[in-house]
Amino acid sequence: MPELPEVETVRCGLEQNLKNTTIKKVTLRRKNLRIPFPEHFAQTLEGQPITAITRRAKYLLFYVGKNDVLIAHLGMSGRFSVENKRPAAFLPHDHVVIELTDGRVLIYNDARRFGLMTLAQRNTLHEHPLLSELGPEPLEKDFSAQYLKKELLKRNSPIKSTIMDQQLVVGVGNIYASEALFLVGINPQKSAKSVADRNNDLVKAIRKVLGDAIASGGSSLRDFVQVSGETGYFQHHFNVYGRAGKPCFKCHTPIRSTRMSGRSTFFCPQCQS
DNA sequence: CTATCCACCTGGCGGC
DNA sequence: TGCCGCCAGGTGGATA
Repeated sequence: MPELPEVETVRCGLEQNLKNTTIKKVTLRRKNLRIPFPEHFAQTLEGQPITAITRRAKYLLFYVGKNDVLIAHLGMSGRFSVENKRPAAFLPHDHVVIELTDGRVLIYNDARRFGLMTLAQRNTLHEHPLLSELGPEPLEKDFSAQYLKKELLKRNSPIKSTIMDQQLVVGVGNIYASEALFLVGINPQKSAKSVADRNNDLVKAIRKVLGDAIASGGSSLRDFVQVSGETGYFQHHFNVYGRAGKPCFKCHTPIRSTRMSGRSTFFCPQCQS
């Protein structure tokens, strides 16, 4: 489900709903997601206030009390919802139930269980193995044209997989990779080093596609919903993703789809060379 | 080291 | 209607 814009949209909804609430009771309805829950997961969180909810890459970070951080990842199918009271019955795949002292309930549902939740300490958060190897945030200054050029020159892999590499830059997934490359007019199969001189345009395109998607509340394919239950709108702005055989909006050439390292990839054979 | 493949899961959809 | 194969927004470990 979620690339950076969807995770940011969820973060925003969680922040509005949960900031300065206190956790009363945590129920794990199974023992693991993609990885096991830490042993004292519930016990650590219970009784503590949620003071902030931030995001690093596609990870949500719930700051809890003075020292603890709940790290959550939505994987492909994870969703958070906030209910006004404990539901009479749970849905299939409601794996984590977090009851708040004000009576509301935060539920994490994840059919495929590619998501995860774990705990970290605030003062060593960025040293946590899940976070320590991540590249720069695409919307921040350290993702610069100069940085990108230097990294692209080191790599022989196709540019599409390169911009999806979370060590190079975080947050770009399969949809926005295709969309960003359409904006710059680069064929996804070209090697990273061969397009290193397009660094400036690439930075701009990645920022634009992610920024515009955040402004639209993310993209809703299949099952992405915001915490409020609303869907995002950015799927209506896709230029290439999911449009195989349909005319390019710029030149009317049919959009082509292919598979690159197991992922569906879309591009305009005319506009992207 | 780098680059590619595949497994991890479930559900939804189209085709027969 | 029912079954089957294929597909899905991510990640990391295995393999060459």
